[in-house]
Amino acid sequence: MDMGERKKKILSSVVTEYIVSAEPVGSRNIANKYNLGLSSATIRNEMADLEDMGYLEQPHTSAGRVPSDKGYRMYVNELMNDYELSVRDIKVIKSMMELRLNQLDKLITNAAKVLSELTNYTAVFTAPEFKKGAIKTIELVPIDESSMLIILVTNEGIMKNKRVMLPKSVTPEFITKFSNLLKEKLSGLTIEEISVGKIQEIKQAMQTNFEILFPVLDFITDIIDDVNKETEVYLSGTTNIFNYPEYSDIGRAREFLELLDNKPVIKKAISGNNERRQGKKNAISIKIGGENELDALKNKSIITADYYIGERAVGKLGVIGPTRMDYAKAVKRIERISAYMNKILAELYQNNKGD
Amino acid sequence: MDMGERKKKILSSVVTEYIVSAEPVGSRNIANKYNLGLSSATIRNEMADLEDMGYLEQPHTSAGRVPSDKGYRMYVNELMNDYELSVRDIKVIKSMMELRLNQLDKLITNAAKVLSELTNYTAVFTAPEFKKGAIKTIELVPIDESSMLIILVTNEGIMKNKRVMLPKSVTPEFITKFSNLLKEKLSGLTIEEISVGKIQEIKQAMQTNFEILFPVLDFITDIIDDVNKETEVYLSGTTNIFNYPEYSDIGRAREFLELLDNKPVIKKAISGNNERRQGKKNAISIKIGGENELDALKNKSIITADYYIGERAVGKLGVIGPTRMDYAKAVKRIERISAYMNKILAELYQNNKGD
DNA sequence: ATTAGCACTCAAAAGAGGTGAGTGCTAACA
DNA sequence: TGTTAGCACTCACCTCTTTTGAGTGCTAAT
Repeated sequence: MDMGERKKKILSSVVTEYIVSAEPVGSRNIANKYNLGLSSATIRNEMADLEDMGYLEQPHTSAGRVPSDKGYRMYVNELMNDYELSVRDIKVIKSMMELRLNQLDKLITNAAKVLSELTNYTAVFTAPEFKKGAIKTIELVPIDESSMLIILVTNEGIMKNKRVMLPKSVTPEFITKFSNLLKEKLSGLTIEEISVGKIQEIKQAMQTNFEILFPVLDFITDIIDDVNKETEVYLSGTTNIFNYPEYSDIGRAREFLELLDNKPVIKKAISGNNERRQGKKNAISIKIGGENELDALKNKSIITADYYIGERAVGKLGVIGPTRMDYAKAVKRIERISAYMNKILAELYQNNKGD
Repeated sequence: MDMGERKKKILSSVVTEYIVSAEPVGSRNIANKYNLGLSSATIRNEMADLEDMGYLEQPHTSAGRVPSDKGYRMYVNELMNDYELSVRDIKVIKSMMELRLNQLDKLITNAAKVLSELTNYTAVFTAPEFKKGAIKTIELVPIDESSMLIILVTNEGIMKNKRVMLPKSVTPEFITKFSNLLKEKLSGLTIEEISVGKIQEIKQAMQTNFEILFPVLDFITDIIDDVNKETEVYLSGTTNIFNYPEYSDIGRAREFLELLDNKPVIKKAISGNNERRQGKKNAISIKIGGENELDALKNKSIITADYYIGERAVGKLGVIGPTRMDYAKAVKRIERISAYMNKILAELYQNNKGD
């Protein structure tokens, strides 16, 4: 059995209807609301075919039909219409741009808030992946007798810093000297590229106070392990799920919220790719229900996009919601917000590029 | 009618029973489980008295009784026994100490996690209130052509930093000069004490490039407004509420989780005091149901303690949960964890004290 | 003053129709 | 041959009723 134009139209109607109603869709309903020029009986027959083909499912015999993951996939790939952003959407996203937040975490927090408010789903953002950026500057600043601040800046202009305790008391002069040594030895490398050999080399070059290397190494390890760092994942609108009937069951709501609490898992869940325009810039990845690896996500969909600093995709943003998601709207909003993110980040950091 | 020993025993039994069962407590139940040497009929009479006096409430005529806020208050003030921390409690808390986290946010995140896991309630921590600490050092470090890092350290050793964009390009030498000027003018003041006059004074002392003052002022404003900063409140165990039958209703669960999402409100909610040992160090504050100002908290209880750096109470930690809370256990665990926090913070920062 | 006993209350669980949206199938029709 | 009207059938869900049982208040006896 093949998928004629008519079946496509009916499938599209069922998905569209189900996305707004959240109720199994019946043939009569489609016949009345969508002017397909067909009687309910014909639609009934076609829907039976669509069920056989795996695009629709029936919760029980006397209920209407619900799209399957395969049905949503077909809808997303071939059937859905482009959504035109509303004036309000455009305005809200634009005003986010105008806040001119020049702190990365604030920028992300704010963008996530905007995305979750516009879509009514849970927005997920990852912070720029720091470890793949080449080191431009490394700076050590004494804070007090027992601690100093390590500051790292990449070529892309992203900065990270951490206060570390000094293993023993050293003079500010020594710290400056050490700082210069690090800068000389590590500039141009990415964090990931720093090898044991490199560390040995630095150690050789130092005459004394090797201990001061340990907190620096700790910091580097910290950055490499950032998958496990809670601060690397930003969520907004976690309670939005309560707006959807699929989560009116307390068990499901709990499951979802506990999932969201587990940042490393979330990070993993959104880092895979499933792109329509594979590899291209501004590609959107959509994972529907069972297409997700994780069991807890088998009944959820995730839409993500990359955001860029220069040519490098440094982080992800997107939404998590029920498979019954308004894919068309969500995609457009994510596209627009990621475009703005790129623009803002370019303005903030681009001037550092390539030097 | 006054509150005899017998009434107290019965009230205590009802509260104890209700804390574990979450079901309205009947007279027969008490007569059987608690060896008070009284028949259910007698207990029934006493419970009727306790209801008249406002310590107990009846959901409906044919149900058992439930403690009122006043009942819990009496229990907390006079009736409850000291809970002895279990070996596991002590071990878990101790192992938290042994992690030697020397980054404040990590320390707090971890302590919150421990508290929420031990109590099974939602743990709330506030970051140390920075604006009341006297400035010890202020440092400006150039990051790249268009930005610099402002680093502030208080007498207590707490540090904050922020990357700010330079309004116009300035030389590193100028930044150093400006840095020294700020240090000279602002040392010893608390953030709150920095006045417009002071700013004018700094401006007078500068010959050029006044614009560089603006990002510094932004930073200071940021710190003063920290009530509104999401990062200043740490939560852990937000999904713990799903363990309690009072939140098996989706509406209530939602209400609670939306409340927790609103950090400024949470901060306000825990910052009031209601202490048993007013003003004394290590005092525990307990707010039961209606004793809370906020409507959303009228059916919840909050237990908090202060934590200290030196002599100053810099932040709060505690739990939020249903009024049917195991007060005795929660109090002990909070006490122990705050004691550890104090110890760790003393070791980390105390050496800065007073210089 | 305490308690056994009993009538009474009422939420919650269990059962019993009834309703209606929706289906699949058949036979008639264009 | 594809489409549709018609009809019997299914089944979740709603409502109404009944049953159950934990718990109470009151009274009379100890």
